[in-house]
Amino acid sequence: MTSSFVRIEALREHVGRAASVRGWVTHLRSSGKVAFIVLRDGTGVLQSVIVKNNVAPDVWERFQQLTVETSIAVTGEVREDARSPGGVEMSATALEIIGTSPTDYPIQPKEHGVDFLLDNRHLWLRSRRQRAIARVRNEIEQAIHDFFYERGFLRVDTPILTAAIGERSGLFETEYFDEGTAFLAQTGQLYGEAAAAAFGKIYTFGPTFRAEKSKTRRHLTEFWMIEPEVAWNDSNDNMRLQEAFVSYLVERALERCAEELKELERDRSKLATVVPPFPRIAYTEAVEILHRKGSAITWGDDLGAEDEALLVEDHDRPIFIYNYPKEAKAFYMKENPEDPRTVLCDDCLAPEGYGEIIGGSQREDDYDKLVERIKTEGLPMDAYGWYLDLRKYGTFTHAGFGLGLERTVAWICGTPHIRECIAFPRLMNRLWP
RNA sequence: UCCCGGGUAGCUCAGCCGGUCAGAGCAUCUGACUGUUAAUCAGAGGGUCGUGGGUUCGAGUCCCACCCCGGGAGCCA
Repeated sequence: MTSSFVRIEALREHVGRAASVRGWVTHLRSSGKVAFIVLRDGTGVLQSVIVKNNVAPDVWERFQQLTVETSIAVTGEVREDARSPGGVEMSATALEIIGTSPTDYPIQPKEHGVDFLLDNRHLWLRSRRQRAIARVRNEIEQAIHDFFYERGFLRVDTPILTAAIGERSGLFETEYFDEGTAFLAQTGQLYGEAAAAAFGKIYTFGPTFRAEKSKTRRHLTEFWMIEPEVAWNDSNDNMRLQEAFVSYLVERALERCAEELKELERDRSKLATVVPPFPRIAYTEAVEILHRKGSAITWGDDLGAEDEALLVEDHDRPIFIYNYPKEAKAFYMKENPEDPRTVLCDDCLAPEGYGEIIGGSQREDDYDKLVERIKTEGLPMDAYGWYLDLRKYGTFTHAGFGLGLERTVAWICGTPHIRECIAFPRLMNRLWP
């Protein structure tokens, strides 16, 4: 390993001089006596040119042996050249083959089926499009940490192995020594609430697991979630934090991932309108709107996917639907004092059909009401002893939310399916690679 | 779990009312080409038509069962 190799992203600094680059061959073109190698190194793409009469015979000989995805090192003079993808080109004088690649490399620069691509996910990641998505995801993750750090939040890492606690839908189980069954966490929220009482403003960021048998473009069995929890925030504060947060992420992507979004052919004008405030529609009002639009929903039903689409279609930015009926929502949400049929919660729905990216609520801080909810939901009271302690020892108004990372990345990137937005997606019927 | 759609070459697909229907493009291989951009041009190889039954003189094609994949519903982020 020497330091004399240059990353493709830094090649512009070497124009007019010789440089060496290592990477993988993505395209080969040859015109008899002039040959082109397009090389990828993860930081960029470089075209290097080999002119038969200008190089030693062994260099030309080695070019003949190249196949797509061969790993190579090339050396030559770096020139600016508008004809080259990336604007910089190399006139190769030396070529070294590091690792050969058989001719059956499965990914081609053409359309492939989803099943095939996912079977080859470990290779699919090498494509330009997947790199662009991965870089947007990376930028959004960084922006998440910056947003909360700038605002004085403490990051708390919550357990992945848990006893039965949390949401209602499918749980993954595993044996846990003599303690019986452990469950993979579906949320860090309850731990986040404990941390909020200790540290004030906190957030968690980690993988969560749902054994839901969902086969849609919006679901993964393993996905990453950001869950802030803020002491003394009420539901309105909560929504203000959400719109500030979502806008921050979108702005950051527009600012720092222009090239990636271009590669993804994302219509950036549809992201530029994502600024606070986001429209807020109370559940009860939403039902009225839906009736006008011809929906058959009755008050008390949870909103279906079609209903959500009808509500989102009139807006150019995410919207909040807030204060749902109690029966449709989780036990920990605070009863609405102005309408006890409902709870103080909100869903944030992304535009363009990307659906729910956030679920949030003010938490029930009344000990007796929380006990009552646990009973009526038929949940095991003993499992919630420590959670009830948070109301027993100095209860406090608090609120938080969970933002699904992959759904957010999918929306910002404009990808048709969430599965492209995580390096190795876990789906109901897919554990490999 | 339910409702749709699909499974034909390595990949993406076409294949009409059952009868030259084993096809195309890409990829691969061979050859040509001194500026290509998913290069182009010429040629070649490549198939148990998801599996198992059935109908028929004859089945990628019609029927039944099963398997697998995709999308959606429900549930959720």
